[in-house]
Amino acid sequence: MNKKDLIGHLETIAVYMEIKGENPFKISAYRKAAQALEYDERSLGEIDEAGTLKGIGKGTAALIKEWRENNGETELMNTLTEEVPEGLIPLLKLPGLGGKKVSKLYQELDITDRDSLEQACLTHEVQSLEGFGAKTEQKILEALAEEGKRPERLPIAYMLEMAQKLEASLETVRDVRKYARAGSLRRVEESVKDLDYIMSVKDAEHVRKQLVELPEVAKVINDGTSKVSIEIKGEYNVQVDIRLVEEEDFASTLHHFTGSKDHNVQMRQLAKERNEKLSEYGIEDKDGRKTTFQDETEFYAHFGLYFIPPEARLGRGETDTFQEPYPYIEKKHIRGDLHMHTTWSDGSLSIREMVEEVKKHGYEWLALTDHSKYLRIAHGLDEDRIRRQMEEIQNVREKEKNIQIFAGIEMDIRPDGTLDIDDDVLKELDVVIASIHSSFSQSEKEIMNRMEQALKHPEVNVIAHPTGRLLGRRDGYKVDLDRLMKRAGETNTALELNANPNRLDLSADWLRKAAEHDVRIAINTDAHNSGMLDHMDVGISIAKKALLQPDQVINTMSAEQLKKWLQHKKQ
DNA sequence: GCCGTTTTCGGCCCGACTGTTTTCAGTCG
Repeated sequence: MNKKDLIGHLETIAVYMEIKGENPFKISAYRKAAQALEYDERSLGEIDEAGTLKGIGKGTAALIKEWRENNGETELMNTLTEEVPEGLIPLLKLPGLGGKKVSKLYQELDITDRDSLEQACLTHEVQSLEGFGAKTEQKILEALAEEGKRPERLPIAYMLEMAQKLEASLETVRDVRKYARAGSLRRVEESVKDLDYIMSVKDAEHVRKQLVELPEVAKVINDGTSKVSIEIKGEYNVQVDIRLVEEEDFASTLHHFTGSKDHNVQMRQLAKERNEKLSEYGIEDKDGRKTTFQDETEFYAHFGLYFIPPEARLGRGETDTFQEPYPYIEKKHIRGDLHMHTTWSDGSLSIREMVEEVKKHGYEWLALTDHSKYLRIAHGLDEDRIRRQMEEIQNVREKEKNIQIFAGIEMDIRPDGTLDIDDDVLKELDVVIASIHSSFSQSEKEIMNRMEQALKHPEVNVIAHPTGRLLGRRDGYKVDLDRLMKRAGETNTALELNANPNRLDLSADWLRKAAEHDVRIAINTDAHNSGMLDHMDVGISIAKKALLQPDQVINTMSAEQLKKWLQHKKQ
């Protein structure tokens, strides 16, 4: 019985109520209550009175009390499940079907699940219903056939790749003034449903024609005057929504379609308080006079706010935070990259080549951190090869006066909790990153024992990819992150934000917590080739989402400061 | 169902698109 179960309970109530045709505001009240619980950092045990949370009133507070006392059951939910067949719930996910339509299908045609829906479509009973038609029926059949073929949302790593490919094509479209990413891609969410773009055009008609004829288009979904939706080909096909706007509306539209939805709701409330109406086209005062903006900075300034980075537009209080200038971390603060691999283990560039690539990023320093010997598959380094690598690093150092090179290792924490490299060698290295690459299925106790051995070791500076997750593929090992953060704070060990978009480990939510524990964060690309060094941008985005400040991130230190910090634990 | 320094009642974000209609409801983001 945890908070997640309760949140699920409230959300399920909302879903059932949609089919029952309840007042939409009542339905959204249950969703808001679920959200209030989700955004509260405390566990359920720590929340005494749920009714004190904004968005939870008397009614829901009583329901939560009942839920707690009744082992996760409530009278309301029991009634709802009696009244609404369970098989209707998944039908809400089919595109084009909402509560009203599903309810009608149930009441008029006795449809209770996907099979009876399919039957009714095949016998054309559906198209005879009021408000339905032949097209609706056909679309339902198509949706049923497509169902389950692709996950609803895809991992950001996949979507970034799709976006980059598409953008190469968008560059060739004529009569476009400029375009920008919007939506969850621009907010750099961990998973993304579809790709959104805002495009300022000289000739909308001409641009539309070119867009629907791009070579990667699999299907045109809709083709309106201000919005073109296409599906592009890939391992999974992806929907792309492109809004075509006039130059003067670009900033407002970009803001609107960057979202998040919750952020927009908060912004519209601010507008309303000022007797203005906010929409994608900008701001209208009560006399219908429209204000437009050069850019989003101007847009926010209109509301007395400082620019809120897209990643942090979550509807979680940022419209309060940014009433004052907030010193969030940015690319310009980053002075080095602390985690990368060369041909000495499983990287694809030599030391010299890697250093050349890193220099292109304008950093002051870098750390080379190949794998250690336990990771045989990656040709990890033993003590002897570490010493030889240090010699080569020294040779490169002597020729490289413009960038400081730290010698490091990404050392395995073995399954029994012992560390993979002898202490006397660790002492000679500048940077030691410790990480888990094996026995992922161990119990939390065993995993935490391994973490503990690394944390308390005086030579270990950073714990890499603390949860071991791979987005969309693997959950990671059972780590008690609260405990890990507490101990990282006590031992002055940094935790990694692995910037690889397949990992994003730690997540933004845990980074916020780490900051509360006063834990230092290392934004690491874990680069195995030159292109992966660019993942620093993704890492910075996640750090922005967590509203990390420069002094919480060790990449912002100068080489001298970092040297000092690396020594600090040993004293 | 929630909320309130104009309010304890009457609002609750806003607009586009589709498919159904023949002026609009439902869905979606």
